[in-house]
Amino acid sequence: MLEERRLEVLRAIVEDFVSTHEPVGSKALVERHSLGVSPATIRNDMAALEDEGFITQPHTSAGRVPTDRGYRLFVDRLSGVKPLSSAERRAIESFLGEAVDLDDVMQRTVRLLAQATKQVAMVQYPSLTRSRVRHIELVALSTTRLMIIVIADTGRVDQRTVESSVPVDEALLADIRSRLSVALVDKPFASVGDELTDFDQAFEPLDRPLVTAIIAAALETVSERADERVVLGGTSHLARYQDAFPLAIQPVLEALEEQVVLLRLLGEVPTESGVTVRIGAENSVEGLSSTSVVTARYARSDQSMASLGVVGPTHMDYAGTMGAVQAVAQYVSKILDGQ
Amino acid sequence: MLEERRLEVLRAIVEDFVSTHEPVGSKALVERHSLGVSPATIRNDMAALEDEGFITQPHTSAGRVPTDRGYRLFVDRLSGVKPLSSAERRAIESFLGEAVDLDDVMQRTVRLLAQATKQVAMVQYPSLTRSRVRHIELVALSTTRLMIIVIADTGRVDQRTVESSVPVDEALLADIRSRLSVALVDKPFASVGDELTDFDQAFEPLDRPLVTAIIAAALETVSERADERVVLGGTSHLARYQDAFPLAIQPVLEALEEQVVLLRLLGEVPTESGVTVRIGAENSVEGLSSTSVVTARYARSDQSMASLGVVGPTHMDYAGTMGAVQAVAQYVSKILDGQ
DNA sequence: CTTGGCACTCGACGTTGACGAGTGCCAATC
DNA sequence: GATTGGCACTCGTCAACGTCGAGTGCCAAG
Repeated sequence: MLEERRLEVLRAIVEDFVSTHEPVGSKALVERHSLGVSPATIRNDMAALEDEGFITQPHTSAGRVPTDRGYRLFVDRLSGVKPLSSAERRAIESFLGEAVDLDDVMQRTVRLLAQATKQVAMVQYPSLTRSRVRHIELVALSTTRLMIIVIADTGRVDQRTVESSVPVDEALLADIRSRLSVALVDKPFASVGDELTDFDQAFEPLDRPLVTAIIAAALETVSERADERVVLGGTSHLARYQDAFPLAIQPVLEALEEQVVLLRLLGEVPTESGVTVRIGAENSVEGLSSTSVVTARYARSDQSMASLGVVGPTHMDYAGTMGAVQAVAQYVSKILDGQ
Repeated sequence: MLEERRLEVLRAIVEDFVSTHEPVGSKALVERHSLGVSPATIRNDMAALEDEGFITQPHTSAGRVPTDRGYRLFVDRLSGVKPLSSAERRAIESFLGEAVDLDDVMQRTVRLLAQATKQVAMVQYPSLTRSRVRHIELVALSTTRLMIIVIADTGRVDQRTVESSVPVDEALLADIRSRLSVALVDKPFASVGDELTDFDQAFEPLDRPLVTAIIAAALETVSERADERVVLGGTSHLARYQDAFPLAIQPVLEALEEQVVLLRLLGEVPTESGVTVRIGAENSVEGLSSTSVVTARYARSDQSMASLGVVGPTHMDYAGTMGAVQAVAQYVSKILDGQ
């Protein structure tokens, strides 16, 4: 009974604080929730919760505010994941369904996520590590400039330009092209390096510098990890908090401009499935210590591929946000499967 | 003498206000600039400038602040374009020189511009309207999914997936591919539509649905205007102004999230060469009425291609910003030529 | 364990008054 | 006619002050 009501009090505090953004006092609490006890009792519970580090007072004689630890408990034990309404689900599905290519899927996803959560959204490109080479193309842009294009079975296309010091003959190009195709098509990206060892030995010594350059470019395209790209959206939602709380938006915006940081945020997700929440200082990125990050993995079929998520203030609507992130992740997986 | 000194006063006001962000009074003005007259004289000039609408007082008995019109005059007649130092120029050149492909050039440019101006930067992708088809490729991703890839002579690559209702035979694919190549290679993008009229007549009626779908996809890739893509960077610089002036950042961030808006900002640039400045309400975008936009066109060789620029508060360092924008535009042009 | 009462704390808010930066106007001066 | 010093006036900023009220902790009684 004791322990239980205390948790109930914590839940009430978190909920009220999330909706009002103001410290919540004992009296207001009993008025807005039917707790069946008096403010004084609540005060005792609050004192206990404060001792345990779940809530804190901004200053003496103010209401209480949840701490990171408080939110953590709330997320772990008190809050569910609020499923989206079927109307929302339908909207997501149809919006994502209209995407014409991978870039478009990513774009739409990030917009969707930002709009659904009213927060900053980020979406990582799907990983290529398990991709295979579907097609390889070599094109002359001018006599001394080539372009190599690698198409993955996931539909991703990657290109590199190669400069040649001498004019390139079309016959030679055709030769390289066909040999490259034979060597690489249907091979997994990871093995491209091995497949190309000694590749240049088949050519005239005179042509080898060019071949070597092409090989280098090919290796670059396959080793350029696609999943190191992250798209971001909805940053304007940050501005809504400018007058609120210790959240200065400058460092947050700065952090979010760094791809590396975004990758860390998305990468720290444990392999387990479901939605992950990192609260305040739990996410190791400097400048984001007063924000929470909600992420989920999405995948084509069963292979785990990449993550998406949102960044918002620690006092966010966790249930709703988690629901939206989860739903979007599911639909993206579905769309990618379908394509 | 009269008119001349008044302009000098306006210049001084703009310069002081830009550096301090505080209304500037007559006394402070004579102290900080060697104008050779007394504060009282300045006050008379100020009154005149105010009558003409170049400056205004936030409230009685405060200093003066330039109006949009004041900035306009300043930019048109009083401010030069501050060239970058040679160290800066070298830094730009080497940073841009490292770019590996078009996407990379755009990325680097936007970063550079944001960093050099300490403002929000935007860079439009080069226009494709004058591009020609360099190569066209058709690849089977699975038995019922194809991908069509169009490579422009500018180095841009565009792809689309095509679904087929029936399994596609490799021989048919090869046939379509070679006919497409014959029909399109070296043709300008603009004429692709014409070239493909009746293209499907060469095929068996049974195969026509597929061919039609492919044609549609091809048309999409060439008509998807590449220059409708804009990359954005440096948004965190906006936050520096959060405590300053009537510039609420939320609407600005919102406006900048809309590609359409960015395109309008960049598109309104007159065809004349050089740097363009639009001040405050001069740029027709709602939400940006307290910002100025500095843009320049960049081009491969002589053909005018696209624009880049920055968005900042009206009280920005125009000379420096214009210098940076101009320099970056020049170097991007150069890099694109070289590539 | 719960509850009502009570004294206490402390931030929010409005008032007040001193201060000073800045102005406009005017008469005197060059 | 332009410039200048003087002067009264305006008005925002800031600090000090007092009031108000929300909220607390503690305690004794139920």
